[in-house]
Amino acid sequence: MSDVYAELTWRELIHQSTDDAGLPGWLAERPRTVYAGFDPTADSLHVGHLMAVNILRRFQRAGHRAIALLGGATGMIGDPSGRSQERNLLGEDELRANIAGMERQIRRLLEVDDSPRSALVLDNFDWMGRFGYLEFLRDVGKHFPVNVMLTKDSVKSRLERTDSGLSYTEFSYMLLQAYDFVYLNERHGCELQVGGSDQWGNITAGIDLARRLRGAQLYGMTCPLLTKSDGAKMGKTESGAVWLAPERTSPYQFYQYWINLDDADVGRCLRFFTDLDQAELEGVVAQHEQDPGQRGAQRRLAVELTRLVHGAEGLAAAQRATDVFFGAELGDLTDAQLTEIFADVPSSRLGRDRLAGEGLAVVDALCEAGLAKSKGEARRTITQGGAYVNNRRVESPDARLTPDDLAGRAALVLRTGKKRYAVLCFA
RNA sequence: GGGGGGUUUCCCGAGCGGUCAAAGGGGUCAGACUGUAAAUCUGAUGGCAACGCCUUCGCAGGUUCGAAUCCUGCACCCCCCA
Repeated sequence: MSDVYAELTWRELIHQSTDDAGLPGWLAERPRTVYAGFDPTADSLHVGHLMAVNILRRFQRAGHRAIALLGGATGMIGDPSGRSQERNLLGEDELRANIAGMERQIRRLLEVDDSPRSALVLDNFDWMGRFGYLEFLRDVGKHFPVNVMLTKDSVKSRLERTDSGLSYTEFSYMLLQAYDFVYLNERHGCELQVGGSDQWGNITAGIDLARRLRGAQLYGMTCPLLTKSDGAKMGKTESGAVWLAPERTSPYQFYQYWINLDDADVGRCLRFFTDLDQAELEGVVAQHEQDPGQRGAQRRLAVELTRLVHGAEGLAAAQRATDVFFGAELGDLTDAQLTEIFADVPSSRLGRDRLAGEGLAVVDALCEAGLAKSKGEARRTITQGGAYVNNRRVESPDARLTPDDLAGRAALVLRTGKKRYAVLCFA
């Protein structure tokens, strides 16, 4: 059993715990069972979830037992923590699909097998779903003083807002999560809950409940929220969250997200997410500071994470695509290569006859491909030197495309700016 | 119910009856620099068959040679007094 507390500390993954002094020894004593919860709000995890999963991984590798709890029940209610507005309730079918998707990913990231130290993936609907309302009020609700509940940040901040209320349903969320902890303790010997710092209130609610209900001493630990140096949430792009599911965020896009990370954030992310040990990590960071132009830290981060999430093959595909996107002029590629590499890029089909004769005006092509909203904009972009065909700059706004411009048998690649691509297929 | 203020382009915001496709800022998009970063600088920023034409200043009418600008009605928002 390795010292997971020390590791979490140097990785700066501990934001707050219920017992800073006692936890290291407590964890060293014997294998413990630790859990983190995930509400099934979508059918895939996103980068924001990676923190908690990653912490479970570290516990597991250090010899402890990890439980990933999917909130089939709590997900029906909606956690007000970190939320400024009341949530929309999800339907049961949607929840089930979401749980299935998230469970598949968690199973890949944690070690789940038949061994006794296997991680567990549980769904709290399995026990919460059977609870009767009266029974719950008597057995659980009785132990929650409302005045204490009202002091929790998640509740307080919502009540202070005049533009959004808080329903009784969401108000009750913390009772459910608190009960989960007690249940997992009873059934699976779980004694430690981890989560993002916004989960503190819910975690301590569980600890309080366990003490009152069973006289048990449980522990809690939170990790910092994943934010960027500019305060924005990490894992968000203009087009939305960065997902782990390749159908939602392709390996290439995933890889690029990390490659593009600000210098200011890359060190933290390496510490948070990768398995590099302290010495190696410091080496990578030092080298990066010496020669930031190499983007060594970003590259390493992107490689490690893409491999973790998408496997060696996903990583290879992402790197192939990157080489082409940021490489020189596109030569002869087969359509199969084009299709694979440009899978992430919007593509349009046009009739082959459009290339015949005079050819197709580049201006029109940019519009068709969605790279320009109007011909005026397309013309402007070209004039300013920002349009490319097969990675070669278009010189004149009157330029036209003919069959000679095809990069493959039937397709060519348009680009505006540094990295907005589109493929045109001429069938 | 009474009184006052407001509604402008992606957002904020200026706008004398003509010279207004509409200042300025933000954003966005290109370019330069660089490192696929940040910062900075430059340019662009309603549409189109483009020295011209068309559409746009809450909505509908009206006055006028001419309306974002004046008048009438309507809608929505804000403030003050009840």
